[in-house]
Amino acid sequence: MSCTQVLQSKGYRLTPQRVMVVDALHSAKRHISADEIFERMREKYPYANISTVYRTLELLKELGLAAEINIGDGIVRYHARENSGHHHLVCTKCGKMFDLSVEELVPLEKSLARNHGFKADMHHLAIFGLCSGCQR
Amino acid sequence: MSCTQVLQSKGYRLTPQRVMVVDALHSAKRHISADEIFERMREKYPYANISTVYRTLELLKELGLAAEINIGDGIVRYHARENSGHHHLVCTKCGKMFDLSVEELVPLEKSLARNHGFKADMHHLAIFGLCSGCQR
DNA sequence: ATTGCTGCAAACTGTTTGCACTTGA
DNA sequence: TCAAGTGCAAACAGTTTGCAGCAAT
Repeated sequence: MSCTQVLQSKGYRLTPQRVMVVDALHSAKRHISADEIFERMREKYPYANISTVYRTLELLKELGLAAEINIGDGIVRYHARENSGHHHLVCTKCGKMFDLSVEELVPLEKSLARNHGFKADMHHLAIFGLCSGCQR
Repeated sequence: MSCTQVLQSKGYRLTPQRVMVVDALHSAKRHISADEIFERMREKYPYANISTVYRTLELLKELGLAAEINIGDGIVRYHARENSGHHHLVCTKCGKMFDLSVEELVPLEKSLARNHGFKADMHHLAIFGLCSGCQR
């Protein structure tokens, strides 16, 4: 079931604005900020307002359709949750982000459960460090 | 060498304000927000200003004496870096934070280096999920 | 005596909110 | 039709900045 279908099936109205936010979110290869979504939206519909973007993102988060990642640069970014089977390696020097598969975190997840009884929800993880290029 | 000694040895002035920020940072059991530091500072010195807190934290970060962690609740928290040999498990239900030792992350660190050539700097890590109490 | 640091006030950024109008179902 | 959703403007919180005066070295 697509993102927009979920909205509709739960009784939320499928407004053009919401569709545009969902589209922007999905068309973004990786993560995208509220402002970037807003920009894309305005290209199609100049009267768009950023508060609508925030309200829609809030809704999508509640429904589990979107997730946010915060790498601490003051910009919260969002991504669609279906293809959220990855995490981020953030280079503190060049700022580049790399994907990290979920599988690679399974051992850690298990050890957290075993040692702490903690059920980790690995959906927002960002690990900081130096990428191979910046290590020289 | 203590935090204040490092400041002095690098030619930075050891002002009472800076000492108070450093003290607050060290006296905090775990992580502390700029605002909390400011509050503690004002108890001793009511004329303190929060911009000084931010400027001092910025300096301490640059010198590697402090690190910030951002769990995405809109509040950036800081901690002294010497005793930063731990990470955080953040319960998304009750909000409690638990410490996680560095050792537990060594396997992951190694696999990131091996598979991605990424030199992870595990100083700011926060892992979200449900604590044992909230899993029922 | 310098010049780095502070306090103040004002600006700035990202986000949220109240309200009247609009529109999807 | 009519509640849900939008646009607008204003409020908000956390943070940053320019500048004049102060104080650590």
